[in-house]
Amino acid sequence: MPAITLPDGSQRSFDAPVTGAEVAASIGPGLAKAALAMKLDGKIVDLSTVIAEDAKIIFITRRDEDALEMIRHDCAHVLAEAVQTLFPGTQVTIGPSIENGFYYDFARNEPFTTADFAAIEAKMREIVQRNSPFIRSEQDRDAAIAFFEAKGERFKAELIRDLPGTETISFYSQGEWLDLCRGPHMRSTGDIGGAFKLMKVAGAYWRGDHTKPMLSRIYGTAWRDQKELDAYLRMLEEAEKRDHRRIGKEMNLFHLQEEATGSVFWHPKGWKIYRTAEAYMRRRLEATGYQEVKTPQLVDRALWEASGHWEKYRENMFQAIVEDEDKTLALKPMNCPCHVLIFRQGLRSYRELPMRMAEFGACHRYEPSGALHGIMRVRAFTQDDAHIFCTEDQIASETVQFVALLDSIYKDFGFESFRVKFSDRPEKRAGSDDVWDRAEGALKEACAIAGVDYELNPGEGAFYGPKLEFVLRDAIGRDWQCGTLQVDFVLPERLDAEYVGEDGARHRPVMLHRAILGSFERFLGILIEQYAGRFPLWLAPVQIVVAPIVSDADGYAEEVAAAFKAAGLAVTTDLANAKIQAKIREHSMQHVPVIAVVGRKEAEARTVALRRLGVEAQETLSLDDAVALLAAEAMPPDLKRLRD
RNA sequence: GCCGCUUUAGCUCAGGGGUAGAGCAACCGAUUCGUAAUCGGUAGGUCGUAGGUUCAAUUCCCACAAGCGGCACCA
Repeated sequence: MPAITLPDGSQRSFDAPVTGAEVAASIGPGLAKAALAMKLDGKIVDLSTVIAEDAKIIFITRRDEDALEMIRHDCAHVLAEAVQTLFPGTQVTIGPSIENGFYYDFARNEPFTTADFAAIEAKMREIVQRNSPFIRSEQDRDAAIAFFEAKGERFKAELIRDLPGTETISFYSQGEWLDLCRGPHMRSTGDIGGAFKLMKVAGAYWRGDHTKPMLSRIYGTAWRDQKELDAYLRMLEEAEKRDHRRIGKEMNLFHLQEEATGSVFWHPKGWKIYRTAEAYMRRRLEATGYQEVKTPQLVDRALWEASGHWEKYRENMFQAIVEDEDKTLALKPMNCPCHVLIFRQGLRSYRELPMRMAEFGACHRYEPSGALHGIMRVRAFTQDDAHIFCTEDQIASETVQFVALLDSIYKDFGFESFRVKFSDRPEKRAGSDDVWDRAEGALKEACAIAGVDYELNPGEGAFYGPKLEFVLRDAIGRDWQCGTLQVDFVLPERLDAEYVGEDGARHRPVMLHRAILGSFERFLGILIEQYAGRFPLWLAPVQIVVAPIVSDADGYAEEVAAAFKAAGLAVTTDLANAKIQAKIREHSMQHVPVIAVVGRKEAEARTVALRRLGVEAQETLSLDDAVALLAAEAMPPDLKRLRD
């Protein structure tokens, strides 16, 4: 006889097994109406689930966050029914809820287009209106397979065939329509409400496998009410305005063009930001005991063969053939083998370890055309790369130091938080299991010491070793790996790096591959989006515009600009024959952090009126004070710390 | 690479089988003005590239390229 404990601690006993719906009804009609599903001992289940034993339950209503996932999953089912009703012959596959919405993958010769959305969405609303209860049923495995095969649903049949034998095969129906589904679902299609919208179509491989057929995927978004949906759509619009490709064009930072697909043409202002970031990184690395090097772009394939890259990544490498020479050179896709070559010059001593070798290394990779994305994913990029040659014992302390450096640098660039993923051994890999055990163990231990919380990313390590990935998110909600730390026992072996130990014998060093920004291109892309183009003063490509109100003040404006320039500030003048309002608007839209306005009064008094981006209030200072103030403010964060 | 969509002036976009249009920007002129658009004028395009259909293609068809959205990939 089940005794049911509610969230407030109260208990209710029943003489016989009851459904969640019955429990809710026994508590009150309000709850009976509001409850969509329940958490039974922590697991979300249908309200129709029969409770036979003592349990803790929490009812889920529209107000709960958990309701979102159910609304989205239910929406996917409704989408599938709508599509099969409107487009007979379309096969269903899978349709999960995802962040912000849901999708459903369909198999159909003719892929869907957004032109189909109006009809599909209308049909979906009809199904929601119909308010059909979701009814769960279970079936015998073979019967289920036969059922779907008879309907011509070969993808569903395949899914069932691949389910573990122990798994119950459950179905959910809504009206006449039925789908294989683990559940749970809400009570009926009406519980979905109206706050959903179809968003986009896309191709997607069956089971995420590029050797399998391409399905037609429809994405939708769904929320608890119209207000949430509207807020989400507004957020997407705002995100679009921050897109680095758009801001890059608006602020004239860079461009991309067909003649050099996947390579960035940096314009003066974009390059200024790049150089500021690079100079900052160089100071941080030098202060942390790194030595900077520079290695060749073109390297003989023999080196890539020795390192193992030729075998695994040849199709992704740009090759340079010179007619007169019987040699194949490749543009380096990474810097590590070259760094090993520097390490191998001369006999190394254990006293030199850890050796931290840094390079702003320009690399080229022939990325698949579909992977290119603005300046975030390109074919030519520069890594803030470094390799730390160390002993196995030093992995932990080097990792701890690295994480501290990365954390400090991300904060200086305005990123307060980031995600860390731990990627362990992939299926295709070099090195023995024993070596992998040690490498993964050392990295895990280092994370524990450094206090790094990570999520496990199984099987996603590099072929030569496990890695930590430091992930930042762009304006559109896409995650990008920026920083990385990879433990490598393999490459030193392959390229025969060694040092003389305390014992006088030769030993293999361990290599830690590490980057903080990852690639400058990607990082600057994310930085543009992070600030929506409104860079802090130290990073802004144009820090100050001096704008005279009348042409009588032009001479003084030039003088003011010269004074700022002498203090190392990036300043321009705007002597255009335009009203001050127009100048303010123009430079505000260009996200210039400070506009120094000078009119007759200022010229007379030798002052400037400073107007900060987006702030109407102005402060009038003497020219000398203004220069001192802004010069101090524009100091990069690391130098500021040194000064203070 | 795969599926779909897109490509027209520097930018944002409209148009459409009879060789193109707007706004902003640019240039010229007037205006000298106190904190997010002063007014007027001028100029600007092989309609992504290459084929095909047609009396005629920027428009229709095919191929390719690049971009966009996903998927796959990401040393």
